[in-house]
Amino acid sequence: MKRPTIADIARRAGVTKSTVSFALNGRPGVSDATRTRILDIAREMGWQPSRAARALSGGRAGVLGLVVDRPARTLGIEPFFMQLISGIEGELSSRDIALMLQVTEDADAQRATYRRWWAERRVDGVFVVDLCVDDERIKVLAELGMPAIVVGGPQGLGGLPGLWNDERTAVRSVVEYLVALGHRRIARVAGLPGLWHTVMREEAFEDAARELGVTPSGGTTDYTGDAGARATRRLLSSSTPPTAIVYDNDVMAVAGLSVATEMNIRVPDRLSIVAWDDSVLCRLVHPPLTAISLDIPAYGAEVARRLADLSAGRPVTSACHATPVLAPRGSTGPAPVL
Amino acid sequence: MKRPTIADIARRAGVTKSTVSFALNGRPGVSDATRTRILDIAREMGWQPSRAARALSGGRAGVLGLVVDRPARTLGIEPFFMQLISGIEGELSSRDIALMLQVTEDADAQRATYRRWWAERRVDGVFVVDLCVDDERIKVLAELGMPAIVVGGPQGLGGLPGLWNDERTAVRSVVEYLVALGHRRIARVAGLPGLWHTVMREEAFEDAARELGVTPSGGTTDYTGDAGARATRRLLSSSTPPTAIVYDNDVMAVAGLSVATEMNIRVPDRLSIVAWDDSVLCRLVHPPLTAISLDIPAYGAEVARRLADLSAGRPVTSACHATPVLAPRGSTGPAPVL
DNA sequence: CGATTCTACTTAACCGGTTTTTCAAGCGTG
DNA sequence: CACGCTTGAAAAACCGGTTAAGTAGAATCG
Repeated sequence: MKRPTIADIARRAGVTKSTVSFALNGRPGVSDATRTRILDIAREMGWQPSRAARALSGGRAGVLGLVVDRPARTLGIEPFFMQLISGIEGELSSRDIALMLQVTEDADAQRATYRRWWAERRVDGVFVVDLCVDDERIKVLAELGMPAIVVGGPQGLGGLPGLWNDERTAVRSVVEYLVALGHRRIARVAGLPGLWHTVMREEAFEDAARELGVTPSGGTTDYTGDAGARATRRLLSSSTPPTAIVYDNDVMAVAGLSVATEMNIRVPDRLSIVAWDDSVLCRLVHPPLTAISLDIPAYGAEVARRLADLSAGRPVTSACHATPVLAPRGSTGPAPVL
Repeated sequence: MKRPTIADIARRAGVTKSTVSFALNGRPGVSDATRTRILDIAREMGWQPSRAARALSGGRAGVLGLVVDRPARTLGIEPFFMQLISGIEGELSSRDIALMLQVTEDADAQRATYRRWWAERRVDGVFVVDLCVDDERIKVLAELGMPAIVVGGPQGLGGLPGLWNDERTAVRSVVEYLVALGHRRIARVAGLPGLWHTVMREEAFEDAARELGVTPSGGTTDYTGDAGARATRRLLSSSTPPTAIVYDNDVMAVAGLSVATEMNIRVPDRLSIVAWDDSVLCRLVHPPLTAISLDIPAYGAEVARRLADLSAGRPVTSACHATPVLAPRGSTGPAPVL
């Protein structure tokens, strides 16, 4: 009933612990006959290595960590994280690495978690999400020498390897698409202004607008549906309301759609809506939302692969993962004739 | 630069490892003077215990596990899990316990994960979610003797402690509310038929319907928006369509609302909609959905508290946590006059 | 006042692996 | 046949904690 250890195996095989260890790890110095016998006994006894013992002597925990810094209520609603985690998981479990998750209330707690995890050797590395401008975490991680990969970039990485998506191209394709439909007043309801990807999308949006002769407008939010609804109400109440709005996430886009419905502004007849971050949510509402789509689980898997490599001591470089593509649905159409 | 160990502290303090260990753990047998000195040195050197070493000698990993068995795409959309995790986290982090997360593809993989985690001593216990009728996991956990708490119940626990909510009362209050509004044909779009909570809600719904003279109808789904939409279309196309529909989760309720909009059936004038599982999603759409609301983070925190106790060897009993309450919003109204 | 109990430590073993060192036997070779 | 070389395995140290057992010296006690 008790869990077998290599000492138990050694006793049964009539050899010493070290021989068992060598045999189980496929290292030389053990005859084929002995090795086979040991492996058979280990299998028969249902032996599994103790992670704690391995971590203690080998120095590796076999765990990677993810700290998410979002308030409880808003966390749940965004499908992004769960999809990312799901993708990360798929990759890690095939490598027998576990994922440790921590939800924190603020950035300070997040940095404290990194320090604690590293000091306690609980994890071999961490995924860094929601990269901010002047992100303090970068410094902490560099100081600790902790393997880390940024889920984002290419700006603001500060020496850490990152994996990002080509959002600039995606933003451009959205603006081009809307312009082709005749829209000239396009608004963007952005997410948190401190996040790098908000900054980058904003830049790309303004560049594209300028080049294509479009009047941009917009504002930043905290990603919540409420904020999205408020921003939408403000935009639609202006004297020169936009004919198309691009939202930085799906939740705000859905909220924006509700506001339009509530204000009796038909979508897509009088207003076109585009959501960043495609998810079931976008297909759930009526009309279904045109969205910028990305295979998030695949992104998570690739990020996980890289962090696993990094924490195993293999060199990892920064890279661009993919270009999100526009998935046109019922919420976008020709601009209304003014 | 190297991480300090208790041996380092011992050397600096001029005592032995064991004295340091006793001092740091607040155990008797150390003079106050020595204890203070040791604590000061430990603080100064920035000592943190090695989890691996503790796990190895103490036998406890300081980690609790959660295995979620949902396909990647649908996982993200349901706010329930993230809220639950968030609540669990809040409680665990205050006790310095970490949470290990694994997303699996099927029930077999889930059981395999339990076995592996236990064999490797990676976790001290697990949270069991989505309890099924004849759930194989119960047997595995009992066989392993692994501390576990079921997030659900009271039926189907098979000896495991559980923490559930009084859904029977909640179901009843919903039916009473709808009957008071004049509804006599009420449908229920249920979730997965194999889950215990689906079975219990179904029973409660039929009991309440019978007692209150209501004609029930409905069907089971896989919780996805698509399935919810299909079920809604079928119900609304029947010769005697329901005047109110209760959905087993918020995603399906939103999908149902879209279907009604698409079929030009005004909500709540001609159809009332109630969602189980309140979330931002319900307030996001127009009209906002009447929902059965529960403080999920608080539920998660209580569950975490219990599992932490259980894995620490303290006895834990099964209990009912709370009764979900009805939050009336714009999607419910008086039954249409036929 | 000698025996006993406390106090404050030290010594040493242990948890379950990995890794370095040591050693004996078998082998070919000049 | 003495020598070095290789091979297969044992012995022992180590990772960083916890903990049972042992031991001085001081306090208590009949």
